[in-house]
Amino acid sequence: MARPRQALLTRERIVEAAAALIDAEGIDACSMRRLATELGVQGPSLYNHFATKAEIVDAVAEAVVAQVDISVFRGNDWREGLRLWAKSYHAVLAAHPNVVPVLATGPGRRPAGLAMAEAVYGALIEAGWSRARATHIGALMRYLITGSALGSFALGFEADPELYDRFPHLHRAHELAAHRAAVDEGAFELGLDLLINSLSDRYDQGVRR
Amino acid sequence: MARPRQALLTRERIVEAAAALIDAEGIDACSMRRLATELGVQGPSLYNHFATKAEIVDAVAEAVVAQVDISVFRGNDWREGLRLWAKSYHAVLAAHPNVVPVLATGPGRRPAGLAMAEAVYGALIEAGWSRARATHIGALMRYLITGSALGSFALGFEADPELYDRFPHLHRAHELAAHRAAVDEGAFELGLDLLINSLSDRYDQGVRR
DNA sequence: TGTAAAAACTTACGCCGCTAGTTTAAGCAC
DNA sequence: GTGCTTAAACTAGCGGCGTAAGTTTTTACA
Repeated sequence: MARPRQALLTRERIVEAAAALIDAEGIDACSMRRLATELGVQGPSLYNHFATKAEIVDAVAEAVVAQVDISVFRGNDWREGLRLWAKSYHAVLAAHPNVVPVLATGPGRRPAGLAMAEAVYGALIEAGWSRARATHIGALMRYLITGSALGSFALGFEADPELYDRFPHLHRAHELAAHRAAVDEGAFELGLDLLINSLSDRYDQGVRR
Repeated sequence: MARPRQALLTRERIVEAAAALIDAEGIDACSMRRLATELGVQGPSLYNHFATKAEIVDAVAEAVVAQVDISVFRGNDWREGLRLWAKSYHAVLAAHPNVVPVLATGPGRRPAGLAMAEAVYGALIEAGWSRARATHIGALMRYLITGSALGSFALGFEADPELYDRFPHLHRAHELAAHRAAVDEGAFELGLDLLINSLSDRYDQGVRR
């Protein structure tokens, strides 16, 4: 086939298909040839629209980050803004777990990532936190959010009970896998509460750097 | 070459070389053929000692985790134990950043990972925390430690200042890259302080579940 | 001493990301 | 309308990947 009368591909269609494929089968399944097949096209045709595979994956990550609600910083106290943003971010990552490893390696230099950093950092600065502390708090929230989304803590324990003979406290660890979501959710909520409450205490005591 | 009089490879030598290669050039550089070359051997020979590449990488991860000091839970208050363990874990990951993505996806079902889980969970249980809370606290610490080791928050911002025109609060963000280590360290320390102090407060108030 | 296992080898399969060059259609200048 | 440039698909192929299969030689043990 030569150039078709109507273009078969667009950047949007490619990113959509890539996102769907990654969500459904993970990042390893998203090869150029496979993705192209999914789009009814031959592999190298994708290079007419993206220079590298990394660019496609980046665009998928960008689309995910763009779903996070950063409007919550407007009209809310910094505490409430931070809490609502973190919950939104957490929910978005929970909905796209296979994309998390991509996001975890950097805030991204694309618009949505920068807009998010601006919103978080700006809210903290305007609340009166020092620049250094605002940076730390932003980084810290990211650790909690991506950390909890990345490796399900519970899932690491296999269902083989005899494995835990040498570890008396872990003798019921294999049951964790069944409650995976609840455990991860509980740990995230606990972390969010602890961090925001103790930051709030410091703030109220006037310690803002 | 057929079977040599003296075996060229051992599992230890392979894991050592793999760890060195991953530390030096990252996980992508550690292909079977490249690793074999590094050991003066042909690629498939490695399969006489490990069934898959994943097993080799797992063994490297195991060796890294084994460096974490879990003896600190003995003879220390749970708070101090948690703090010292977290610092040791953090230091080990900081020394092997290229291994972190492997660790981040699960606590590992290998002995060192299990022993670590046992030590952390056991210390919390023996201090009187409920099973559910002990699990949450352990997961939470993991989020902080691996999260801070994974993506340097600071490094994500590129050195191109004009990129930040639209984001007034980020106009100095590109300077972060230079202080990367300090920023990540500061955020980690802040998180550790906040989490342990507020857990300690709850504990002292009798809230242990 | 004969045999089985171990540990290296070579060859090869089917993937991968990506490059190069080809073909045809679309869009625009004259 | 004709002709040129660009766009968007194609096919062919490169070097690298993880790994399977089968070969050769050495070692260890019955």
